[in-house]
Amino acid sequence: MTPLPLSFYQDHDVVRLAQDLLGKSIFTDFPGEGLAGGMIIETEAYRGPEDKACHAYNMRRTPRTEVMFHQGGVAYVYLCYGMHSLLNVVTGPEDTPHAILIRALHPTHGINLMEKRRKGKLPLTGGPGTLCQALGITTKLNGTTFSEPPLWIEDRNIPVHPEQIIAGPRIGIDYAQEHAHLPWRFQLMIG
DNA sequence: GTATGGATCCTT
DNA sequence: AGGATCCATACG
Repeated sequence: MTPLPLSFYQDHDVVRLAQDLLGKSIFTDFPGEGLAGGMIIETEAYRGPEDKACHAYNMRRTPRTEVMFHQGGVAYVYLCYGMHSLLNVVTGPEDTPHAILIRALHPTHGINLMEKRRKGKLPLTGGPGTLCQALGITTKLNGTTFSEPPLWIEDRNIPVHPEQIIAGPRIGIDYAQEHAHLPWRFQLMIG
């Protein structure tokens, strides 16, 4: 277990970091449950104060968005549509509320455990709510660091070439007006 | 206190 | 194409 250093998350450019997270691996390991994880293959960047799609747009600071104002390297987990936990990576220095939504993984570890959590449904780790269910991530993990169990991100030295990255508009944010079609969703094409 | 709607998923 | 399902937020 060699988590990414916290310095990785301090970059001011959340759009670049959303691409840098592609190919990295995310894991959970809860006591008595076991290791589960996979490679990040889809992300979306949410650029804090300037981004109408971001919960922290215009520096909106509420009990929910508070975690995004922390220094980068912690998890922002919130409940969407009343039933799905969604996982974000908070980035940037303190008081810069940037976050990256993790939208899909390529499963690699603990597949049996993830299938059990998913009750056999497919896809196993495709979609932001689905992957949280597979990894056992709930809002209880809001604010926890990505640098140690039960939740962490590793660089397993998977090479990622720029031509493997597809950019497109973010999903489910029609309300964000002129920011709704920014190409801040990134997918990693894998063989 | 009440109303509103959502960074989704699943089935039809 | 629509229902599930409930919290956070905004308003009065």
